[in-house]
Amino acid sequence: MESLRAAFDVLRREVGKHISLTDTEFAQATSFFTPRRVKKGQYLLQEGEVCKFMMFVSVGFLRSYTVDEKGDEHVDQLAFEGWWIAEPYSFFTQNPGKYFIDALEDSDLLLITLDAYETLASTIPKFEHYFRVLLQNHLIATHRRILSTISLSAEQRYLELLQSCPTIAARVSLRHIASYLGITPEALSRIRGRLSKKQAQNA
Amino acid sequence: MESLRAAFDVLRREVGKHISLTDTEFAQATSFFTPRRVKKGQYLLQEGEVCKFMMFVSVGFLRSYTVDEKGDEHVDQLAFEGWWIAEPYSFFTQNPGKYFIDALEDSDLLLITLDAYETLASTIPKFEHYFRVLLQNHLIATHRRILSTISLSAEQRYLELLQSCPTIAARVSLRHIASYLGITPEALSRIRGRLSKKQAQNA
DNA sequence: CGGTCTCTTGACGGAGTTCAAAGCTAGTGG
DNA sequence: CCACTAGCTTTGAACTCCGTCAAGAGACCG
Repeated sequence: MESLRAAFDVLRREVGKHISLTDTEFAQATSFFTPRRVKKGQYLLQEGEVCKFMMFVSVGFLRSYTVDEKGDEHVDQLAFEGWWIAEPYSFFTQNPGKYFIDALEDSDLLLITLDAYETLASTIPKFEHYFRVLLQNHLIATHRRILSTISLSAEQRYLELLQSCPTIAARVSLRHIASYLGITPEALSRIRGRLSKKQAQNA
Repeated sequence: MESLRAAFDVLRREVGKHISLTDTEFAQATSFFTPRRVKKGQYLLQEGEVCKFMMFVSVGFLRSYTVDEKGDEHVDQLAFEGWWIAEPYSFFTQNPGKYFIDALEDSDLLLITLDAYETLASTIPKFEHYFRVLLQNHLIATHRRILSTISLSAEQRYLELLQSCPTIAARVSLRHIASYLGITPEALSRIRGRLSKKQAQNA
């Protein structure tokens, strides 16, 4: 299956941005991961389950979200090709959480369990370093997002999101983007309307 | 100076919650930290500077925040006794950032530079583990906060904050709490008014 | 004591929500 | 390949919560 090899190529390119690995080291590392191909709409995690895997996205993209009493969804993360996703609380503590994770497109993933993650980190010190850098970068990103949500208007947050991740507008449905921003689909639709009117004026 | 010894005692108690250290190991670790006593209102970091230290709070508490074009402050973190604080982006990359950090009470701190942090982690593997757990827990907390800001009303967020950190109401001024929640002081004042009216009804 | 900072309270305006209806798109089965 | 349905997006109108501006009261510090 050549897609399997391709999935690991994406991982190697991504990891290679932070550490340089020999072929042997990388081959050794691959044994810690389980490839998985999922269809659009398929769940990787549901409410009440333990998040067994940290997931690397090679193709497609995933989302993590919660559902409140009213049945409304709230998107916590979106993960595209080359990104990692998991529910941090449940994964690191191995306690059941209240998040869902599902695929918004057909996706190819590489899964690693907490045990494998810990073992990989202690077996290949370069991976220990890579994982810490990953955590640090993730932390930086979440702080940026917090600042954005407490200090900007919905329109400003939307523009900032487009700037930091331009592919989002093309690939993610309006209602999921709205949910990620913490507003209703109606509100985002109106914001888009205003923005395209403004652009028309400037042209 | 017995306060210095006391500052390290707080650190040891805190670190001891996650890893167990011998006296020798802890003594070795202390050499990586610089104690610092600051007065209320004093800055530890200002806009445009590099965040040179990750800071452990032994006494008092600190806040990190940004100031926007209108001059409004936006509180990113509050750190009480036993907590760590830094500006993640600037500290980990050693690039200048746009955050401020200052003391909201007279405080005793233990500072560690990025170099010392890396060296300590590689010298005493237990600290490498401790720091990763610290990052993981911080990540869990920031995700909880993101979910809270995108899915709850200001009143619900305030109640959740009080529950997760009861000391906050007694020690932090209303306007700083409001800023942390992403609302105006006026709005929080009204929320408090409504809540105490509700409580009076229930009594 | 004054002056500054904080908190409260009021009136008004605006951004976003809620509810509802209609058009559009995409996936499904005949 | 078309028809149908279900979900997505847009638009409108009324409402709500919070922001803004302003004024006044209480607390703290020099």
